Order: sequence, then structure tokens, then C-alpha cells
Amino acid sequence: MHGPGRPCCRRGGGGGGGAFVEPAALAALARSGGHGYDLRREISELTDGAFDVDAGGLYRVLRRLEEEGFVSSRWAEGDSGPQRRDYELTPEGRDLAHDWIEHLRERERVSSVLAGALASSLKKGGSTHGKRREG
Amino acid sequence: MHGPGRPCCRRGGGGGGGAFVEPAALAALARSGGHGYDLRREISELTDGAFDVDAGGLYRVLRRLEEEGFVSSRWAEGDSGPQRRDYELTPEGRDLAHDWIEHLRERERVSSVLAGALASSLKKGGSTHGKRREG
DNA sequence: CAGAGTAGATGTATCTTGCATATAGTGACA
DNA sequence: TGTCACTATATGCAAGATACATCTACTCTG
Repeated sequence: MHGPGRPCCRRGGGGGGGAFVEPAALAALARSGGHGYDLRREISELTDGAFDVDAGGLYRVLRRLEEEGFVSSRWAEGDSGPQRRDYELTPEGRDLAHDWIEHLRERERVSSVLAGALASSLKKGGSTHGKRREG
Repeated sequence: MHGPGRPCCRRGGGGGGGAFVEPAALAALARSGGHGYDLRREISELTDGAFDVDAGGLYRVLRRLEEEGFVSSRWAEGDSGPQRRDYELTPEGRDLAHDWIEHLRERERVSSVLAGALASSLKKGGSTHGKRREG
């Protein structure tokens, strides 16, 4: 997005500038903790159904986050069903979440600016085309 | 993001849900048209420097967009310098831009909701951790 | 046993991005 | 002339992210 080497949302190549699954997982985790399958519903509720995470992708993110020390997990003890893994944010995870807040705010702003620019230019151009360098 | 097969920002796999370069290019194009190198500055100005596109990536997007019929281009005729390619939005490109507006608005909303959820949960949890189910 | 639902995980294709690098014309400078 | 910087376009490559399909495993229902 802007600079490389940011601790959050920038790990190397590209991929959309950090994307949504990671912060969504963090947000759901910060709200309710628990296991992955529930986290998915939490995310869906948080965003009013606008953002529905792929289950496989969520587990993948959760495990990556754990590898990096941002969440910790353990198998739940009550075993009356399929094994559940309970996730919890670590202090580092909360720091990461803080970084994400700023990043998301900026993304919000960029989205807004871009949408606005698109809307105003399209309105001006109307049905022909919006090139106002028509000498 | 939500459904597959959307004409805009969803072409198959992943990649951040459509990302920013394409809509940024569209926005710059809708505002001023012109050639790629200038479009880059336009994007930077549009977003107050918050979003600086990689030049190579921009050209790549521009060409893809052209392949798909959303922009058209031709080599500029005044040749007192390196060859420039002038880009222009096609009517299809304006339709795509319209789709992007809605998509960006939603992205704006999701970013906002996620940032808000993160912020409020983190505040509640403070230094320990915010596990509690609103109860 | 078959089927559905919960829960977790992996494989793979496709896409996006950032960085490095190549090409090419023009002007500045030694 | 040779080199450097700037404008302008373009490609190669590595790193990451996502969607979809698929696999395992446990439980309950019929």
C-alpha cells in the first residue's frame, strides 16, 4: 500500500494489501473468542452478512496467526461432538489488532475517496464520456 | 467477497477481493483520462498520497482492462519524447466503474465495522483480554 | 448403514501486489 | 561521445490472499 515492512498486513509480496480475513478473524476473536466455526458466524453478524469468510481460509489464517504468536489455541475439553479448538488473542495479537484499526481506517478512507471520485467523474461524463480534456 | 461471478472485482480465485489498483485506475481514468504515467500521479493526488500505485502494476491492470474491453488505448501522436499510450474509458468501463462504486462503498462499510469492532473489543478487554459474550 | 450437520484442515487454481529490471527517447553535463 | 537522470511503458518473479472443492472425524436421525 504505502511502505514495505509494516508489521501488520504487509508480509512480503502482494495479495490485496492485507485483505479482510485476518482483521475479521481478529475482530471476532476480540469480541467473543471461541472456536473457528463460531468465529465465522460472528464475522458474518458483525458485518451484517456483508462479509462471509470461507471456512478453510479462516482456519488457515488462524493457524498462521498462531504460528506468528498472535493467537493461542488448545483443543477444547468437553468432547461431546467433533473436536473443537478454542482460540484466544495473545497480548501480541491485541497489538496487531491495534495496528489493524489504523490500517482499516485508512482503507475506509481510500475506499471512500475512490468511490467518491468515481461517482463524481461518472456523473460529469454522463452517457458520452467524462474526458474533459476535449480541447 | 460475497457471491461468485460478479462482473467486477471477482474474476476467479482470490487476491484481496479485487484490491485497489483497478478501481484507482478507473477513477483516475474517469477524471482525467490520459496516459499511465500521469494516471499514477492522479491516483496519488486523489488519495492525498495515501495510495501510491506501483507503475508496473498499473500498466498491467490497464492492459488487462483493455483486453476485457473496459478501456481503449492508442499510441499518442505527438512524438517528442518517449512513446505515450493514451487510455480512455469505454462505455463498458463506465459500467464497471459503477459496479466498483457500490463495491467500494461496501468495502468502506466493512472496514469501518471491523475497525469499530476491533476498537470497542480492545477497549473492553483492556490489558487482560476481551473474552465476553455480551452477557 | 446413509445422510445431514458440526468442526477442522488441506489442495489447487487464480488473482493481486511489490520490487527489480529491461527498453527507449530526451535533455543535461563533462 | 559516454553517462546520468527523467519520462514512459512493459515484463519477470516471489510472496500472499482468496474461493471452491474435497477430505477426515464425530454425533444424531431415520
